[in-house]
Amino acid sequence: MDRKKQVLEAASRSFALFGYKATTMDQVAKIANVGKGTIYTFFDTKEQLFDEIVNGVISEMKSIILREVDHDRKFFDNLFRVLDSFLEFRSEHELLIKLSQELRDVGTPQSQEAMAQVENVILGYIEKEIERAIARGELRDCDPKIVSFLMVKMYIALTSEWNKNHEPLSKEQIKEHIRLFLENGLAANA
Amino acid sequence: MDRKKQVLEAASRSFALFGYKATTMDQVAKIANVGKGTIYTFFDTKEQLFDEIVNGVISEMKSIILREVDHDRKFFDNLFRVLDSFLEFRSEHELLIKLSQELRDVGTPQSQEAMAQVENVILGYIEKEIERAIARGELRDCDPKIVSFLMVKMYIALTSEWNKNHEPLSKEQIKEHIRLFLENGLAANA
DNA sequence: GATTGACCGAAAAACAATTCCAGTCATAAG
DNA sequence: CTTATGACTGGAATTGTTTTTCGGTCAATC
Repeated sequence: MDRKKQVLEAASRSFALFGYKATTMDQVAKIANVGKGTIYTFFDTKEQLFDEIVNGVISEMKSIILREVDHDRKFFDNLFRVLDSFLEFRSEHELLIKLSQELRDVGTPQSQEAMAQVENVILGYIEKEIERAIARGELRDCDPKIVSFLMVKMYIALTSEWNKNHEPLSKEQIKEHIRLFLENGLAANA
Repeated sequence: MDRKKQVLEAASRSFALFGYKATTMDQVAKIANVGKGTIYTFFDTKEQLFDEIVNGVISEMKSIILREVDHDRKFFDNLFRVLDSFLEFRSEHELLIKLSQELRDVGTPQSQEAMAQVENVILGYIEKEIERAIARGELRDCDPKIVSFLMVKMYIALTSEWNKNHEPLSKEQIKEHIRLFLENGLAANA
């Protein structure tokens, strides 16, 4: 039985369920059915264990992007395909949702760090794709840094900030509004 | 000498400079050159005094909107005209900037309340204007609630969130990007 | 050699002592 | 008599102290 895997599994669940601060190493050991010392044969510190898990999530996201993005297709085609996959896979977002909540409520530095890392990875990908799309004449000439920043902010606004005062939006509504702002623009006409 | 005006003036400056929590009534009294008791002849509580000032700011904003919006003009015309005035008048935003900072750092409920009030007023105006513009066929058919929400989020993202990790954007950059997302859309073409 | 859980110390939570400040009111000034 | 004042009060916030919690170690066990 792969003990390391057991530990990772247990820690993953615990972090996603209780956040960084509220997960104790004793708890992880118990869930994983291992002595606490065993954890420390695989991971030097709680923080390293956490990083490993966060990196796992980031890798999953990267692989989604890699899988869905095809440079022979249109920029918006790729964008909405990735968006779809992200909106679909709540499971791996579970951790991120908990962390952003923890960040709001307690301001745990580790959760802040983790969120920033994830955001930067996504931001980097979008930026590159925007550059490529501009070069290919698919997008207007614009500042990729600012535009990718705005795209991520829009995504966050629609998927989580909106929910603070309203009923959550459906995946279709989210996609439609991103399309409205990014692709078409608000102005009527053609 | 109008004592009430003196108090409002002093409190205004103090709230804008130190935030809600860090202004004391003794301080306000001192700045206003009044005894502390005098303040309580005009205002029942510190919170009421604060509300009065916040309402003043909201009124100023409303009057800017009233002054700049002309329903004979195009929606975007009016939008950018108001935007211009808002970006220009940092002074009255001073208080709001301080309050959002206080909200971030300490989470003072009064500053949260104030920010929410301001946001709702703006949101309401934009929503109405969007409805009108849709009815006139100037804008695509869309959900005014969601779209006004996104517009405000975009404004906040560009004017304050961006500054956390980057050099502040110029007024022109901010307007250009709002135009890019709202009016034109990102897609190249014509 | 691998695994464990009792153990350690540092860091956080809980609690107590102290300071601070919104709001009052007896007194003073006009 | 009316209006203004600032010393005073009590409860809330802050600071200082004790207790508990938990990340990490390591001698004992398998």
